[in-house]
Amino acid sequence: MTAAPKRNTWQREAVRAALAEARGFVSAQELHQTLRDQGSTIGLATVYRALAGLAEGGEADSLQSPDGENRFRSCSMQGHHHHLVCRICGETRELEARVVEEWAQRVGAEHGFTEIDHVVDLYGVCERCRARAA
Amino acid sequence: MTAAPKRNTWQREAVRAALAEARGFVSAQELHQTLRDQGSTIGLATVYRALAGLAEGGEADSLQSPDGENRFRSCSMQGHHHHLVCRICGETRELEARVVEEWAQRVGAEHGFTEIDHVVDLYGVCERCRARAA
DNA sequence: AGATATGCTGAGATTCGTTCTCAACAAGCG
DNA sequence: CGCTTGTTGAGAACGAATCTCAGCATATCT
Repeated sequence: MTAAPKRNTWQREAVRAALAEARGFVSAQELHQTLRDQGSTIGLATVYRALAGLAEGGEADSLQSPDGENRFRSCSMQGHHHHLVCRICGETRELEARVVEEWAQRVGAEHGFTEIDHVVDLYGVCERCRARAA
Repeated sequence: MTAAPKRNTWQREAVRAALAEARGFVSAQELHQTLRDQGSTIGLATVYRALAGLAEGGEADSLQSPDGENRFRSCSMQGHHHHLVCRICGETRELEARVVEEWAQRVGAEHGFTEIDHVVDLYGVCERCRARAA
């Protein structure tokens, strides 16, 4: 078997834990800073590696913030899904979107495109933040 | 009115023209290189500024490539729309997506979110590239 | 438990895209 | 034509992400 030989290190666990605690999406740098603030001596490179690994393994979702940062979120829902993110507090909901999947496939096919992939994310202001800002 | 006093410079026009000629999405750097190759002495910073201006004015659409680059495209369709991009050659189609708009609003509302904005982009392989790669 | 091989770690350097600085310049206006 | 002021462009500065590589820790073997 070509099973990738992965080791369990406390660093990886720390990243996983910190990610799980975060409410919404966090950047690698924020996560690194958080961990350092908690007294960890973890390195930035390691946080990047751990996040990349988690993302690849489906344990985390990644998306890019408008200013070019990669942001990550601990991701419970299995398989393909989308997000609804509060642009103020970062609160995140995971969404299923059958309608959108179908639409993507159909529109792609109509234009002769294959291997359709898609990026679908919603941004808004959650109830709590709206109340607070009002 | 607080109309921003904008001037018309040949540089801005050059960027607009180069952008219009490009088939799909191009990065600021690519555009800058293209212009330099054509003999222009335009500066990189100016290309960035011009693109930001065009994007803000709705004359260009911007999106981020997976590797963190901002890419731009001359945008003819007025108002809100989405894109179907060939991930090989960059060919781009502009899309309307009433279904998706409605879905976004509905789902957002269901979760108590307001001021829903959304990012929806499709990536695939266009007919030509599929033929070439086959 | 102890020895060992190899994947993992982390500080810092590096790469690369983007933005900033600032002096020189030119568009638009009277 | 001359002035005012936004614009330009070269290079510096910045920031995110990746790479390097020697030291270390984990899983495994004995």
